[in-house]
Amino acid sequence: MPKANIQPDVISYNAAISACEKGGQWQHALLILFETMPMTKVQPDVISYNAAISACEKRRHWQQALKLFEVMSKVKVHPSVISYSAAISSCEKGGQLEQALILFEAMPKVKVQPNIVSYNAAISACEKGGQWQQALQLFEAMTRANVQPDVISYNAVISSCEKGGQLQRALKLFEVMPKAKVQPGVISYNAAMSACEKVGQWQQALKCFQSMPKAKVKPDVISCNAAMSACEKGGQLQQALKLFESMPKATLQPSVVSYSAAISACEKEGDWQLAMKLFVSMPRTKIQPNIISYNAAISVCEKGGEWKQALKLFEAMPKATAQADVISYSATISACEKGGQWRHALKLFEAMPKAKVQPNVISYSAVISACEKSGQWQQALMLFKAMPKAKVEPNIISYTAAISASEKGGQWKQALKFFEAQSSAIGQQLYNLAGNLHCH
DNA sequence: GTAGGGTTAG
Repeated sequence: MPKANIQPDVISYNAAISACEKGGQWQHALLILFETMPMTKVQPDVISYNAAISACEKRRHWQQALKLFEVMSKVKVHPSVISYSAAISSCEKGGQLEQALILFEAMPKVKVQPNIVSYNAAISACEKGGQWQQALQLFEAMTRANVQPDVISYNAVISSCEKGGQLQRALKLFEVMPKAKVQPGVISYNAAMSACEKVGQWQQALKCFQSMPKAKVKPDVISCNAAMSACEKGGQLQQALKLFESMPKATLQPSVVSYSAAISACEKEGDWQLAMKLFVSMPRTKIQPNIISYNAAISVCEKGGEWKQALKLFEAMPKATAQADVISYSATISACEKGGQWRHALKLFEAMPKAKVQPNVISYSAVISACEKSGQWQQALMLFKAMPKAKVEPNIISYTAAISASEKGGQWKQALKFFEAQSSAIGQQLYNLAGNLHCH
């Protein structure tokens, strides 16, 4: 048969749109839907629209996805449960919780029953929007609607609780999974480890990691990173390093996060040399250090008393396209402070506004201490007095430095005033802390 | 030929 006689039908066009979706060509998907198909007089059906919505969703064009959803309703191609789920998912990815819930709640009105994917997409939208109660409500509603939660539902609701600080709730959900006949996956384990760590149960986190093989769940890079982090919190530094070294044997390529975790473990152990060795070995394994790796390395230099090296690292950050943040500045200022380099410390501190980095209490305490220690008591007091204007609440370190600076300058009244202010401020801070602890 | 999740490091 001659080729020209074969006209593509709606199925071929849908396959083409789907191919665009898989290849990330969302604009081309729209072109087929709105140009090619009308030209050849082939009517797009619900699958054509769904595939196009999905193409926009994958590339995170939530407005475009919603527009498609509206268009299909207008041209009387009735949205199916898949259209709704894809649209909700687009909103979720675009951080549009309200819109996602509007779509979800509209479903029963048009007699489209939400299925497990619709529920999961809505729960994820709540998670991203920081609404853990809402997420939990949806999770409970699905059981009532006879839609049995699967591993994705559990992971999403566990994550929501975790983000909302509901750590015990998150752990309880994880523990209940086997009873609900839902096999926890690697993501469930990783999320559970994270919750354990956040409540200070690092042993529990490690136990969780060690129980993975028995549950036939293969740990991934993130599981190892989480386990390393748990070891570090528990002071099990050798164990953390052992984990790091065992990764290649498990055919897991350590990521930039693994390196940062290992560097930080070395830092806590006091092994500056090994920490720096790890840092400089990163490019060899084709891993570009990021801002967190740099900050960890600067912190190592600070602890090791290497202020010159800290400055050098700080100055190398722009070339590595790592924008210095408040932690980079504070760590470098602290390194200079320890090295008695008040001019460097002050210069760094003064460069912060230009770099659009807001100094925090750590930056202030470090620079005030640097000036005070070098006998620059007037400078130290000036900086301390600037804190309220910058809306930074002084902590005990800044107060101590300010009191010392006052004493050095013979400003006894000033010193006494600061001392009294410190007592009440720190008292208030302790009171708040106690209140927080009580809540938990 | 169409829809879904996430965890880790300073």
